[in-house]
Amino acid sequence: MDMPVRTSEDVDLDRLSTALGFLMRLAQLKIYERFFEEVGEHHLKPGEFSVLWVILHNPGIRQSVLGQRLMIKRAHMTKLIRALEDQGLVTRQVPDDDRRAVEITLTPAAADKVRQASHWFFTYEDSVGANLTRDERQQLTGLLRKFVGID
Amino acid sequence: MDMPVRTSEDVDLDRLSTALGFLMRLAQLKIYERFFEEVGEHHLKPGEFSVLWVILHNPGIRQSVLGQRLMIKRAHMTKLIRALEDQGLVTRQVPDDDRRAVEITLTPAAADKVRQASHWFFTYEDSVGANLTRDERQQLTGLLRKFVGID
DNA sequence: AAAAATTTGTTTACAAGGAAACAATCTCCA
DNA sequence: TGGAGATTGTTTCCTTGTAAACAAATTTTT
Repeated sequence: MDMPVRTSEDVDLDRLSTALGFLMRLAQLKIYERFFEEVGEHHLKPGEFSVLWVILHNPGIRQSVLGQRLMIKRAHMTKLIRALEDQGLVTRQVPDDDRRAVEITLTPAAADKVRQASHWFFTYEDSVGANLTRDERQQLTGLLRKFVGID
Repeated sequence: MDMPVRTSEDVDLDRLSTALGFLMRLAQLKIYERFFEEVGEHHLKPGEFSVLWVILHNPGIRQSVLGQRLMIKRAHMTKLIRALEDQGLVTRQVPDDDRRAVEITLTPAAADKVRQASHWFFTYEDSVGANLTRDERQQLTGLLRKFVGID
């Protein structure tokens, strides 16, 4: 990896230590870092997985809708989908009722792959926040769901 | 901006909708998006600001320590510090007791600038999570602090 | 004290992601 | 009906951040 070992904890963050945006960024970085440590490169990356997972559960979803829900910009989505297409994981289809749009579907091979990947993906997700109590983890999940406006 | 307007909420996320890592990523993206909408480009970016803020409160802090606390990798820190140096905002000094290290200090001009910037920065930070109740926001902050291991 | 291993910062090459401009299509309304 | 304006996806260029290899300095081992 990269980070050194000698940890000096005596850094004064002042007001930053209670700033919600700052804490969220740190939390996210921590989650990603541990993800790559534990799950490694052998599998799908988190971004790729979430895209494929959502396509699996919403066959024929349009790029724009996918991007809105996962907060992926259109320019970036184009690249992601092309990469997945090049790997033979998704199929693009222009619908008749709106020939600007593109509908995405998983190939059968990809569906299998995603279901397999979901095993270790959600195993990891379940391990996130293990330094919190069961109740705290539950609370945090609920608060984040409200924060981002899911349900 | 970029995101389209027509929002289709009927996307099935299945288990993803309770996955902590996924929710955290979404939350972070939402915060960043709103940051750039509201605060705009006229001021410091959040990453730059946090670096300068921490240097202000820890004069002579070493790059490595700064990086550990803000979870910025060394390769990236080098670039950030050089950019700040080029803007005349920080000073680099190699200490006698360890000539590999670099100690960073703000220039007087930068100290002023950071104190000014802190006004709108923390105003924004205070507005994060406005769709939560006061108690929920408090809870979320506390849980995130425990999650990332601050205090 | 000398060799081996570690730490720190840097460089280089690359991946992830965003902004702006664009073409094609669709919608709305005068 | 026929523009005017909006939406969708794409392309190009740019910013942010990472990985790997490296040099210099320090620490550890023997």
